[in-house]
Amino acid sequence: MKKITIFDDITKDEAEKLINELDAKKMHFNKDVTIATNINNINLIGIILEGSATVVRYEYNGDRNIIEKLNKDDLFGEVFTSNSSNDLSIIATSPCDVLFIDYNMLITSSNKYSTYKNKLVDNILQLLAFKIVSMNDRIEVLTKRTIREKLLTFFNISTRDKINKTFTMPFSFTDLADYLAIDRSAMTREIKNLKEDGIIVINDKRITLLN
Amino acid sequence: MKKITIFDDITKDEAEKLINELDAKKMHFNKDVTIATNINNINLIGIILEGSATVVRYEYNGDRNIIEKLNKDDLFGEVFTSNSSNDLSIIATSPCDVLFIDYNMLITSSNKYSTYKNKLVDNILQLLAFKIVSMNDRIEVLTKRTIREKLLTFFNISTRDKINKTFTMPFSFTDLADYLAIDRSAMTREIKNLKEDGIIVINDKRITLLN
DNA sequence: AAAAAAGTGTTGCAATTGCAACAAAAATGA
DNA sequence: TCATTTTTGTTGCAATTGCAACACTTTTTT
Repeated sequence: MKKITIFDDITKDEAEKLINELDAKKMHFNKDVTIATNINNINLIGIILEGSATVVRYEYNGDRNIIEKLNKDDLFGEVFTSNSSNDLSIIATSPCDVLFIDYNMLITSSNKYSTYKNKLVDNILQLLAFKIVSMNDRIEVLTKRTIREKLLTFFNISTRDKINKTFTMPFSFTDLADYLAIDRSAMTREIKNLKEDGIIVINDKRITLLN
Repeated sequence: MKKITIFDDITKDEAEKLINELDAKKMHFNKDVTIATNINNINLIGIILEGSATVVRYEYNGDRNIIEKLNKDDLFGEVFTSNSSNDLSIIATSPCDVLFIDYNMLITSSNKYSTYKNKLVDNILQLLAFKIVSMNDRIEVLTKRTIREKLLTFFNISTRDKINKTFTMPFSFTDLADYLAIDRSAMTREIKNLKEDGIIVINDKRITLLN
């Protein structure tokens, strides 16, 4: 599987037409400039045409986590981020050319002229985008430095859309430890602490986040 | 962004036609059965039509890491995995219906009848697949339990295609620590150990893996 | 060219985490 | 239903990791 380019197999003319049709925007950023933060348009996909950038998250405690390095032909965007408490910034690490495309303009599913195969590809593209969202969640959990933070982040993500901040564990606690890549007994210990500190309540496999 | 289904906006008839045209295979798996391991066809995308599964990696030391939980409409496959020393298995956690599609059949770029917009969507789909590969690499590093293993995994991935097992650090050591989500001074200490143990050699920003 | 900022290497000490081992509870399956 | 396997909870102890502080080097800025 060789890496391709966004405009592979598309002529320069066609690319220009596409940029017009999709109302895409090409932008330039100098080194160390912030390309985007999570305040930006939620529907844009960014593509690094030239240069490089870094996606970073600043934690409340001052820790900085580098989420990913972006290079030529890498994609990024809010589309790939869940609407959690993320505080992500994308910062140019060299002079950058970035193309922003509205995600919705890309998907032709609604277009009655597209073939069913086109629709399938559109659908798979969307499913891939979803996969990336959940992988980002996973990375957010794994980049937490302590067991307590990993647990809390996992619980927060799991109750994200729940009004009563309750969710049912999708697997055993043993599995959870393997999922968080931590020792099970240490995890149990920390869960006990969280209960004693009145931060969570556990009934069987149902976990509720208090506060 | 609402989650869609693989055959959204596609009729049952069209779906059947598609499955034929793409030579896709629908398969059923019972609970606890291994759906796939990394020995399988490298070009297949799997889609969970019904049921659930878990992607796990067994480490040399016996540790087990749960890489991800797969549910209805989730995608998986070798396409999304780099050809490293991964030892991944996908195991059904409930009775599963899975659809396997050959990745190459999906991409119409080579088809002269497809519009340039179709091609763009194909290209973006491929770039997303690449993004998933690199996110998988990232998750592999982060799921390692010790600083030493995180470093070694990162070094291995970075020298994957290098004959002389040498690569140039793409950023500072301070950044590397933030990327691996570990303390910088502890990392420096471990890098010193790796040097003393004759496992790596560092010249400025060039790191060579010995053995 | 000088000053300021950022990165690197080091260390003692404290805190967290992992490991091992075991008992009890729950789930599985024959 | 009973036996076996898996999961859960617990704990002491050892090992690893994080923290804080500092000196020194390198890079960046003025």
